[in-house]
Amino acid sequence: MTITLAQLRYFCELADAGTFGRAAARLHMSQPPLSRQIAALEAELKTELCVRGAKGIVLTPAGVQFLADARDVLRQMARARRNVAAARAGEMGQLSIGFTMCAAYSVVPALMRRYRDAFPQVQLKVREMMPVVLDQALRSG
Amino acid sequence: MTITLAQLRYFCELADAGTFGRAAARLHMSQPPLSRQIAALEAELKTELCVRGAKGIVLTPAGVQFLADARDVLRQMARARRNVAAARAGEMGQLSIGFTMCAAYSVVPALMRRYRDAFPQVQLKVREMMPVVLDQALRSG
DNA sequence: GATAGTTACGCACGACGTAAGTATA
DNA sequence: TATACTTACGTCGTGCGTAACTATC
Repeated sequence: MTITLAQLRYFCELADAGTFGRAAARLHMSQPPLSRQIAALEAELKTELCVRGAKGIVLTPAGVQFLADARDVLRQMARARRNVAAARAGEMGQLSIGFTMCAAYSVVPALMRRYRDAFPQVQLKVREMMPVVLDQALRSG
Repeated sequence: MTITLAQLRYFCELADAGTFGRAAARLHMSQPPLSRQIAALEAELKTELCVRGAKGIVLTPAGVQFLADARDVLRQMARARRNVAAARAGEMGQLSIGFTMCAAYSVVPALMRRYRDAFPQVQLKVREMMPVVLDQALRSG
């Protein structure tokens, strides 16, 4: 009914390996499930992706096209995971914030409370400065 | 254990809807499975993607980042499906091929056989021509 | 007859829905 | 107390593996 990321991985591995048997071995599974998943993928796409022969498989033009796209999807997925890991790292550690007197009693406390609620791992360092000094401090970290 | 495309769809819909209840309704499912799948996604990423409150959810920075990436993945997946449909269309219909005498008995028959084996839906039209005429015929279709 | 792929069958994990529980404004 | 989300539990679908079958060189 719907394509899965596993099916994309299976297809890419199959294209690399050249035969169902080798691909299944690389994927640490047996041939029958792999065969079924590729068949399901082709059924979902209503398109043959490879031609089965006695000496292995050959990709159809549609298969070649889909191989490139499937790799893109998997690459993008990997990128998403890396980005999340990076974002998680960014939410930890120390966040230094400077502000000026005119904002001290109006917006700062509310912002701090909301931020601490959302990201308790972050250590907030808050300091009041003169505008010119603040600008310089921000540039230097 | 592994992220699924369904989880990406769920998360995108949740970010759009703002609450689990509305997102579940849009996805034609009940809240509990949606809640579990989002929890599973966060567990897999080892990162909180949104903060649950009494009035709905708010994305964390990591959640905002992942939302953009998840949408990219789903877009790329849709593109892959369209490309396959286009490739399938390209494999049907008629393929006209011209060739010159010197190739007639060597490579052409083998190529034809292999092509017909792979793509039986394509109707092959093969014709022998003089080089100059062939060039002109190719340009005109 | 050996190699490659598919179909048959049984099991187990995972997803969903209903119902009950928990928390916050 | 009302709204929003989570946990509990039972059912059903789907994926996997082993074994048997089919086809091609």
